[in-house]
Amino acid sequence: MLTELRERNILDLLKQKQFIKIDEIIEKNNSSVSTVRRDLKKLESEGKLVRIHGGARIESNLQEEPDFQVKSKLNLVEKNDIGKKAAELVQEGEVIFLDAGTSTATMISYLSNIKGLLVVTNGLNIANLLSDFDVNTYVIGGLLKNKTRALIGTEVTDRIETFQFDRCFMGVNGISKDQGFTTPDIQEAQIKTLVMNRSRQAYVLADLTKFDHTSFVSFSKLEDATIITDTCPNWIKNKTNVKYMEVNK
Amino acid sequence: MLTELRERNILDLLKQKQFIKIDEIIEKNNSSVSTVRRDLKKLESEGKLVRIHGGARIESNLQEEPDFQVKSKLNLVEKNDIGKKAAELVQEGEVIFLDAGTSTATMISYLSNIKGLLVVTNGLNIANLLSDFDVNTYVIGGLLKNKTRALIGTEVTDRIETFQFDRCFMGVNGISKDQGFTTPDIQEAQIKTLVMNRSRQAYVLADLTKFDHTSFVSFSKLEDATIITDTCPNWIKNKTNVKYMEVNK
DNA sequence: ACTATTTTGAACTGTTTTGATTGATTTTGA
DNA sequence: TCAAAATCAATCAAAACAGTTCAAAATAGT
Repeated sequence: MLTELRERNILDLLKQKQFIKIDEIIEKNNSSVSTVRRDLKKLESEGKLVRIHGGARIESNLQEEPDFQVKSKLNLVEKNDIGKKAAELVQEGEVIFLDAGTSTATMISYLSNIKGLLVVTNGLNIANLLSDFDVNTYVIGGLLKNKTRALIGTEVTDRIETFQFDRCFMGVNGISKDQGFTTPDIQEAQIKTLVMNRSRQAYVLADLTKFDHTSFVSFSKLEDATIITDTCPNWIKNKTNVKYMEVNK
Repeated sequence: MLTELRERNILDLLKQKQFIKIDEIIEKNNSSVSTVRRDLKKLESEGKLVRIHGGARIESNLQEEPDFQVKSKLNLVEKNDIGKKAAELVQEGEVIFLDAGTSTATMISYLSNIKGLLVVTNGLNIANLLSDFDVNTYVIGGLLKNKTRALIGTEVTDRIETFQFDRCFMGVNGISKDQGFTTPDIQEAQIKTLVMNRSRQAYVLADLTKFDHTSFVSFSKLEDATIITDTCPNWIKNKTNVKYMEVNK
């Protein structure tokens, strides 16, 4: 087999797996141990990976600057039980919507091995992260709102009308008894409402700080989505018509 | 068998496979090793492929595409005379298109104080940078191509059909006498062509390394765009029907 | 039909790549 | 802590591959 093809295979495996064993490479490339070692040595000298006893791992991204994307990547993708729980609800072959924002970003690292998944989003940060994790992504086009990196406008809403989602996952700024789910921006609220109407199942991701708090615009009633949270206050639990999932830490 | 037919076969195989072994070519063309080697040598000298031990590889190795974040904000926005020159062409109130890619990114920092400007793009990295510099941005929605962070697909092309741009600025991988402007990806090439057809003025940003070099797909003739470059080779200058702007360093 | 030119394939030689073997080093588990 | 197991680095001969040369074959021109 060609040297460069082998190297490419190794790097491909690493992208998916982060760690890789010699035996796996041998099997994938049908080459001998010696050859694999040579390949790894070469790739290491090129800085493409780091050799460890028994295999290799990806070169940890040290060159990342604290700019928008990188910062978000580090913070957003960190282990998060709410995101994990939410991602576990997603089935193979589904079409789901991920809301622009930071909450839904915590799901992304858990989505990368779901087969046939298509994620639709209007968030530029979300789209970038999905791309980092090699998830099939459809970005809804529109005007870019600079503060939140969300795409908005009539093109976005028109386009959403043509979709039907299996599930949608929403961020939220406030959850209150009176106003339901609330968010600061009118246009983004409209989009959230629209998406929820066009989804079989709607979920709202929220940590404790969001409860008993009202933001500016209401986008949905409490009954219309399942709340996924770490610590659910009692007044929610007592409402029989509100669905919730509590992640045990 | 005819020489040109053999070369055609080799390039066809490469289109599908990215890598190719000598033996495969021998079988496909029923020619001897010597002939295959000669063919490969010729094709390599024409920049159509890269010879590697045991076979060949397509010239534009996308897989080497540095991990996207590596070419981070700092690199993209760095002072660049080509980008500055290009940005100076843009007038207030215009609607322009910026191609996905790194070349056009060098314009962005110079665009932020142009009043009433709307920038349309299908590149996620471009969109993020525009947002960083508070430029009004419209993102064309579509499927996200993970390698280049470009949005592609029929939704993109359909949407572009509804636009009319004052100017468009394109990146390029190769500029050659025969093939004109070329790029590695078919779908992105289609988008480039389409955008150029819908623009009053089209510009191609290119540094010296792009000249006398052919990538995979041709997206435009040399006459249909103004080349903005730092050092323009003589064969371009001598062609009376090709427009160019040379940035004096 | 004859010659000049180009193209082709085979033979040969030098180079690179490969996989097995060896002994050293590290990891593992009791 | 120690010994067995696994992994590693180094070496080397065999195999695969590349470059060169040259004569035969195909092609083009007169």
